[in-house]
Amino acid sequence: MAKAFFLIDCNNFYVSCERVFDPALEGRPVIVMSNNDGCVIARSNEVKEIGVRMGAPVFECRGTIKKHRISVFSSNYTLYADMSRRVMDTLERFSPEVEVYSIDEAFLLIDGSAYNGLTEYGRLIKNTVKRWTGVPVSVGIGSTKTLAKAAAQYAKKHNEHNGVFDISGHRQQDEYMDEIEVGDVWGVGRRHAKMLNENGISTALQLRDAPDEWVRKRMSVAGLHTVWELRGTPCVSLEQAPPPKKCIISSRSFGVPAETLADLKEAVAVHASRAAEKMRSQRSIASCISVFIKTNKFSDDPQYSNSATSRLSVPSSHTPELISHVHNGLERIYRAGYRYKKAGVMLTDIVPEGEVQLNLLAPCNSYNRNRALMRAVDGINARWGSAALRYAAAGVKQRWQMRRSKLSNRYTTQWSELPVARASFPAL
DNA sequence: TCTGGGGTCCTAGGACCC
DNA sequence: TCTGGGGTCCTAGGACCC
Repeated sequence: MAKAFFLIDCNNFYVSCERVFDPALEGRPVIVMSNNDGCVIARSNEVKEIGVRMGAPVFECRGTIKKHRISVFSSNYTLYADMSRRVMDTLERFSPEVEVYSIDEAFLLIDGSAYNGLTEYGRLIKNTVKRWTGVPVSVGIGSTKTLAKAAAQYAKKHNEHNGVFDISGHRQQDEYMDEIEVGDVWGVGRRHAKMLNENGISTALQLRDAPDEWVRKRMSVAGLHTVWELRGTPCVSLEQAPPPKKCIISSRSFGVPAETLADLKEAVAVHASRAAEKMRSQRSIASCISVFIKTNKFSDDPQYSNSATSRLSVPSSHTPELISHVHNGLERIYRAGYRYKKAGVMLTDIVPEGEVQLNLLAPCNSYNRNRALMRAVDGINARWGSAALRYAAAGVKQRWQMRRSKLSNRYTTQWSELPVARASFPAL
């Protein structure tokens, strides 16, 4: 056997992170909410069994939460990001070829001939991650990424495999694939699943055997690649270094609706500085920046949403400059009398820092000074926390801040919030 | 009262040019 | 009554992912 793809998928990742630092949550129903405590975005197995939907609005689940005494947490991304890093660091030990696919998933490419049994190796990975980080994972193994994903999916649903499953290593591969719903296949979303079902294709096996022409017509080339991958022909390769982002967005819903221009100006200044910071961290600059505002589409209030785009004469990643652009844009689109729910900033036309076309008329030393300033700000914030140095335009009170009423501690990244170990020793 | 945030790619259709 | 053909580029919208 040549190379095999492993998909390592953290089980109910955010819930598992909370459980690591509060073991009393083990075996109990737990939910983690989205930003602003709005939706359910992570559920323990117990909660899945109760039937709480992924993405369900939390206020609709109040009854169920109370009835089943479900523990509820606000998203603690500082904690999850750090736990993710620990998991990924652990995985690096098992293969030189690792792709961090998302905060809770990674693909590994493993040389099959080097190991006795791939499934054995998968178990070793699973056990090590659990022991070193406390996070439980599932491992799917297959000859393509899509098959590895399907295998992990299968492992999660069928306990007898103990969370590790090699789908390509089985002679009865067809039978397994016939048990996987087509909507659970990586690359098949809700719309396509519905369309496929209406055309008599309901399992991964049936999709694999569908005619190329038909798939191409109904699901475009992306769908065709999925089908080929199901047949064992790799179309999606491992990407070890993520390509730089082509577009960077920062946006948030408000904890309470914002109505004044002053409040919105604060919010978009925060977004501009967050987006610019992300962009500088990948050493890029943008020549286009947009700002958008919108009202709450779920409410009966009058609706309004709009955006304004500014094209920069010279690409930039200088926060004060970007803030002034979004403030200009905001003033153009702001209408009084609406209750705004969300605002954000989007950077596009992003190019690597080194490829700037300097404007002949712009003084070069101001460019260098600006860069040095931003580097200093980023350095301080990296060291002392993102709130250490802020822009006055971002305001101080920030009345529109998001709700996070059930936040756990930043156990691993903040000295004052470290977990406390208690032990009692017998008297000597 | 309360409904997340951040990305990518593909395609169709319009604008524009010769 | 008659209204080319072909190419490129851009954008909006739709689909997908986590």
